[in-house]
Amino acid sequence: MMMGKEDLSLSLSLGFAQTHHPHKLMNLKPTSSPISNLQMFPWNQTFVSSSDHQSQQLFTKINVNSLPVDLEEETGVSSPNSTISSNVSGKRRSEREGTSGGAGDDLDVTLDRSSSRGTSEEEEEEYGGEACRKKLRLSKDQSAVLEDTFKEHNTLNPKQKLALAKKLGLTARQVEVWFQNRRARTKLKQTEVDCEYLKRCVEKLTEENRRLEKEAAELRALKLSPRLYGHMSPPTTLLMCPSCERVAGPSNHNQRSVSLSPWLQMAHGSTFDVVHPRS
DNA sequence: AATACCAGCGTTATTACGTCA
DNA sequence: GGTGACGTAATAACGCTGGTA
Repeated sequence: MMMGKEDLSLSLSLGFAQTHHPHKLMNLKPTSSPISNLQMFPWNQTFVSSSDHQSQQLFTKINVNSLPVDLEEETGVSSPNSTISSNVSGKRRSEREGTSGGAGDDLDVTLDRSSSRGTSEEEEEEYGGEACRKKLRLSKDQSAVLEDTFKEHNTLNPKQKLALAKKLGLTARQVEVWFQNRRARTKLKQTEVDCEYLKRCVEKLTEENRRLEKEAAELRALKLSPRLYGHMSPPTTLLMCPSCERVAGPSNHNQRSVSLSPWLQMAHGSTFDVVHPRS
């Protein structure tokens, strides 16, 4: 296996995810997850960055991102990191975006996008006339920089995107896609974490429910006992030790000091063993 | 109202790695 | 031990949709 799930390179600072209009809230708004309040739980911290591990692996890989970005931007060919960066299906988007005209920074991004997705004839020729999607692997350094940037801002404005792309020798579109995918992975991881927590909640509540049902049954049995019937109201669960499930007061149990009612004092006599068969 | 931009989402395709015969 | 087939996880890239300015 290449990487374990924990190696997802997700140093989840869990207040990180933005699920709605994050582009308006550039930095680190808390997640809008319905159980976002759970995110302060310590188990969230078990997800550590695996960048080191990933780095080691990526170090051994061939860096396919060798061409300078300037060359790409000037020539308008596809990403320097991939021999073919889009396929036939990608053409539709290229065409659509090719018609869109931006201004200023957006223009650069738009041009960059279309250039990184076009299906060039050269590329098709290189692959036997059949366009296919060739996927690059980002280098360790590129991944690290992207990861660091993501920790600071999980979204980028066009200027930041372009600057980062230039810095990394990638297209703005690639940076954009990387951030999209990264946000998706963060969200997925968060969902897994939330799910795990809810599972534990269910388990705990189920166990608690069992315990309370048992306690209620015991109290009912106690109440129906002929010797006790007619005395004062039975005690509530306040008199039940939550740890050992005993009615409070056995001589060897000093964890709680509960003032025993006359009813209980009697119960601790001959009837105790009946009420608590386990003792 | 029309348009452009962008994030989110679901999906596909590719890559790298582990396992096993 | 080397090798090829196969399975799987990770992830780059895509199209679509809806919200916003």
